[in-house]
This record gives sequence, C-alpha cells and structure tokens, in this order.
Amino acid sequence: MSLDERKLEVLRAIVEDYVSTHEPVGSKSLAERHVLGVSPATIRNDMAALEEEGYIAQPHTSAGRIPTDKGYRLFVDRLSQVKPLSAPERRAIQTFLDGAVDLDDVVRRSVRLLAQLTRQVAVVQYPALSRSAVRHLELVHLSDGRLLLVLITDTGRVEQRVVQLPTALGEEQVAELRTAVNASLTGHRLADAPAQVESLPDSVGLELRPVMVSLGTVLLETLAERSEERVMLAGTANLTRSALDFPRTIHPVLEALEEQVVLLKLIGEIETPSTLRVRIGEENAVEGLRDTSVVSVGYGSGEQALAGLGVLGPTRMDYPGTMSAVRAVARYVGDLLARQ
Amino acid sequence: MSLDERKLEVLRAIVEDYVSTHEPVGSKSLAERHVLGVSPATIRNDMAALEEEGYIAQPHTSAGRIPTDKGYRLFVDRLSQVKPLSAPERRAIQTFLDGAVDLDDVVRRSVRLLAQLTRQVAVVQYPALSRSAVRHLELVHLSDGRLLLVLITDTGRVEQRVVQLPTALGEEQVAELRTAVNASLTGHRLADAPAQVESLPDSVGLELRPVMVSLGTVLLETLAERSEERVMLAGTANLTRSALDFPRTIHPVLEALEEQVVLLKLIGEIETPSTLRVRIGEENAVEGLRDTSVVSVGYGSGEQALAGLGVLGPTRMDYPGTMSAVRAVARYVGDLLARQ
DNA sequence: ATTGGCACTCGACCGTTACGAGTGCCAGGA
DNA sequence: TCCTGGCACTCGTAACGGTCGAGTGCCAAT
Repeated sequence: MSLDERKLEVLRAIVEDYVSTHEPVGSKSLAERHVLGVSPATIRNDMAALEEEGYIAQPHTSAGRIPTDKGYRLFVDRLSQVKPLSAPERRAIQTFLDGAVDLDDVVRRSVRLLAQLTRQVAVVQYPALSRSAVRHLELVHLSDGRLLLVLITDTGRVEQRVVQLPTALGEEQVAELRTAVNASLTGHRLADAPAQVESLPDSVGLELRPVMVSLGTVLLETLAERSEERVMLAGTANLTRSALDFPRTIHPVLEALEEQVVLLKLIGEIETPSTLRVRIGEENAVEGLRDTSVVSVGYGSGEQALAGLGVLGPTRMDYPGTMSAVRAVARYVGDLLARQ
Repeated sequence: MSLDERKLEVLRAIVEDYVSTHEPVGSKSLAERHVLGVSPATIRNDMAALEEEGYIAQPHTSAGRIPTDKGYRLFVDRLSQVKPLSAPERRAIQTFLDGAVDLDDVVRRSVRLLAQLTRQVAVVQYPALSRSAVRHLELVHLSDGRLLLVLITDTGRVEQRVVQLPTALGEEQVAELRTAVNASLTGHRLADAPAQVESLPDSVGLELRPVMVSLGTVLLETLAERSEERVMLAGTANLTRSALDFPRTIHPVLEALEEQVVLLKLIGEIETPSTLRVRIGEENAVEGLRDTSVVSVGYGSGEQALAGLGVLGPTRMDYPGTMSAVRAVARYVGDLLARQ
C-alpha cells in the first residue's frame, strides 16, 4: 500500500525510460540513467513492490519492467508536470492557424497541426450546432416545389438541407418565409431552437403555415442529426511509425477510427473548456483501443465548450508533451473562433 | 515475343490463383486447379517463357511465380472480363444511396459503400466547382464591415468565404449587391465565372464598384483554391486486413493517403465519365504507392465528368470485381446528382 | 511439341546450444 | 531497519546445422 517518495521516483523513471526507449527497463540501467542515489538491488526491491501493487509488469521473466495502465494513470495524475511549449512552437501554432479563411480551414489546419506537433493521430470536432447561434438562415427556391434551407452559424458552420414543400410557392412567399424565419431565429442559440420553431407558423400568413411547419421540422431534424456529428481526422500514418507500438496489428485501431460514433465518444462529451481529459488503455470502453490512450479537451471561448479536440496514440506516449500540445491548440482555436 | 493462346491462359491462371491464395503458384498446382490440358512440365516451359518476357517473376529460386506489374497489366487489358454485380448487390447500392439527404450525405454514403463492396480503400471526390453551375449566391452581412459569401451550386455543394470590405455597407446596399451578383451568375457554369466576374462592377452603382471588385476577387480565389480540392476517404482499415499485402509496412501508403494532392492525382484528372482507368503498381508516379493499384472512373450525368471516384488496394487485387463495383457506384452517383 | 524423369536449389521448419539481460534472494554492513 | 554486493536461476534471443519438400530447369524419349 505504502508508496513512499522513492518508489514514485522509480515509477516515474520507468515510465520516462520506457517511453523514450520503447524497451522494458531493468534495474541496472535505471540506476545508471537516473540519479536515484541507491543501488540496483534496492531499486529491484522497489520494483518488486511496484509490481505487487500493479503499477508495472514484466513481459516475461527475464525481462525488465513496463508500466501498466494503472502505472501510467498514476504517472499522469501525480508525477508529470505539463511541459510548456517552446516559444518557436507557440509562434508556429499562431501563424499557422491565423492563415485560416473559414471554419473548414480552421478545422483542417488545427487537426494537421495537432497531428504534426504530437506525431500522433489528431481528431477535431466541428463546433456543435446546438451550442452555436444562428447568424443567418437562407432559403433558396429550387425548380420544382422544393426549397433549399441553408443554416449559417456564428462559428461559421454552414448546413444545408432540401425541404420538400407541400405546395408550390412564389418568390414573394419565399421572401416572406425568409424574413419570418430570420426574425425569429437569428441571434438565438440553436439549443433554444425547438421553442422558437414552435411559434414560427404564427408569424406568417395563413396559407404559408403548413409550409412553415415542414420547414421547422426539417430544421429540427437537421439539428438532431448533425448536431455533433462532424469530425476531422489527421495523422493516421503516425500509428505505423513504430511497428512495435501495437502487439498484433493496428487493424482494430484503424477500424475504430473509421466509426464517427466512436470518435465522438472519445473526443466529445465535454462540457467545460480547458479541462484536459486523459483516457488510458483499458479506460477506453472501445474494444480495439485497448492499447491506445486519448488526450482530449474542449475548446471554445466562453464558459461552455463548443466542441472537443484531441489526440490518440499508443498507451506508451509522451503524456506531458502531448497534453501541453493539445491544450495549446485548443486555446488558439477557441480564441480564433471567438474573433470570427 | 510470341504469346500464344495457352501462354495467355497460363498467365490468367497464375493471376487468378495468386489473387485468391496470396501465395506464389507453381506448375503442379496450376495443372491441378485449372483445365489446361497439358502436364506440369509443359506449363513450366510456358512459365519460363512468360518470365523471360517479364510477365511473371520468382520471389526466390525454389518458389512458384507471381505476376509482375506488367503481368497484371496484360491481365487487365486482355484477359479479364468485367464481372457483373449480383442482383442483391445492385439493389443494395440503390437503396443505400437513395437515402441520402444532401451532397455531403451522397458522398459519405458512396465512399462507405465502395469501401465495403470492394473491401479496399475508397476515395470519392466532391463535384468540381468549375464544372458545376451556380444555383444561388448569398451575401450575409456580418457585424464589422465584413461580408459572408455563400456559393451554392446545382450539385448541392456549398462554399463560403468571408470578404473583407473596403467600406462599411448598409442593408440596402448588400441587397443591391446580392441582386446584381445573382443576376449575372445564377445558372452559369463556374468555369465561365472569370468572364462574368469581369463585368460585375458595371452592374451596380458607382460607390459599390470597389466592393464588387473585392467580391469578385474572393469568388475567383475560392474557385481556384477549392475547385477540385475536396475528397472523402473510407476503408483505410482494409489496408491492414492481410498483413502480407505489403512488403514492409503500410506506412508509406497511409502517408500518401493523407496528402489531398496525391489523392486528387489518383482519382481526378478525369474528363469523360465511365471510362475506367486502372493504374498498376509502378504506374502510380507516387513514391509509396508502388505496391498498390488504383481503379478510378469519372462520374457525372452528361458528357463531362463532374469529378472522380475510385478505389486503392494492393497490386494483388481482384481486378474484375473491383472494376465492376467502381463502375456501378459511379453510375448510381451520377444519376443521383442529375436528379437533384 | 509434349512429357516423364531426375538432379538441383533454396527457403521453411525444427531442435540444440550459447549468451546475456534481468531477476529474486540472502547474508553482511551502516 | 534499510541498503548493498554477490550469486544462482530463468528465459528469451540469436546463431548454427540439419532435414524436408516444393518447385525448378534440363534432357531424352515419344
């Protein structure tokens, strides 16, 4: 039970060495590479204790020790201090992101940046519709009794859906609809949309009410279906940099990454920005991601996060470095979107 | 030089066996599994000739033969007949694609479908802007002297860019701009946009001309930058299904797939629809895709292709099956977009 | 032109051995 | 009580050597 100061120090040393060398670490090399002030024999005793407690394990009898998920967890919680980024790194982030011309570009640039900085797989979620506000709603009249509904949010997201009309419309009627919809929704958060949509039909002439109803339905549908759905991925190739990272193959990992739902589970579900979350190995409920860790965080300007972003890599990753990179990128992206 | 009928038959048998077993094929097993009417010894002679001509090769002395890129090429050009899809497959494609609600959805569904049908990596390019026509242009006035330009094409693609205004504008002025821009561009193909944009400034009042100029500039920029740029990928996990498929690792392949430019080179550059193109191994100019083949085709309703789609897999792939799946999906997608 | 026979090549497989990194334990010392 | 050097032990890896067999090329006979 008792993990005194030195044992923790030994665990830290094991994690650090294992992360950098990718090989089980033994008592002798530990004593050489770190200033622990004791002999290998003493370290061996500590290691035996750490193994007893489940923080480290031996791949086989005559090998050194590697950290377990539990060991990494302790390391992340108590032993690591967030490594600040270097000045050039900060500058690189800034200049790279500042060049973005629209939301797509922001997301694309940040996900690439994150992949490059951490040398891992990066995931960035688009700002959730429900947490954005309506900037403008546009109705475009298509040829045959159909209407294209274009929704533009204050974070720059654009969603479109075709609405099948119950009756054909004239241009002036479309204009009336457009005015009414914008009057009641522009500036409002989309989370409040259901209430607003409720009262929409009352704002137009009698003969337009059925049209307004189907418009409202489609709007709510879009909100429900696409609310959190979009994510962007980069750096998949980083998974294969060192073949030793994954016991069997990376197949299950790639499969998991193809599932949007899974990605959203990993990155999403974030309420307040800038609270880093680290999920290590088995802590990922997803089968197939048992040998990976996920570092994620919410981004956004205000109190509430707009969406999440993060990084996925082998359990054996550089946690301090990854954590600081993820946090830094999230901050910049949040600021950037606030300035839009 | 002379490749008589039987030698071709032997080559076909070798390709078919190698594709299905993934192992070098020898003369004896060839004689057993195929009705060639001759003894293994004769086949050996033919194989020696085929090797002499460069159509097959031996991994090492005491092994069977495998096809070379040149061998696959001959197979694709002269020996394979496109395998028609089964009725259930056709139906599956139809029902799966018909459920799409907008362009994003169409692309997402087709790329997944293609990956699933071929069990390989699928790539679908968004309809090229330059080959689409303008359905509507919307201008949304942002707070501080900026304008959001939203471009909607007849294929359902939506692009947006923020325009930095030289001077602040009133709502009526924005309306004037909107009317003018739509009047001159709606219905026109975007390939003709440069000419149209030229004359835009003349269509509005004097004081709006500088604004119109910057608007035109941004429009052309968007066209240039994003014209062909967007693609969607699926089925990356299929690369790892059989570890034997790639001599070293799939790392270079994954890296190549991360580069949009590379993907566009593979899938794009297509003028007429429904002409299948097969690029085998070394024929891909891209370093890192030397062990893969790409089957691609243009899709679109009319004479000219809107964009391309295709599939990437190990050189040792089921060419007839892949080719028919790619062609079928392209047809359905083309029809679907024409119906929009 | 085709075929059966035959000698040859060479990678895959398997058991043996040697090596060495790393461990656990123990007895002696601070 | 805690630390340390010494030592026997374990076990995975690498290297070696021998066998096996699939597959070949060649040749003489049909």
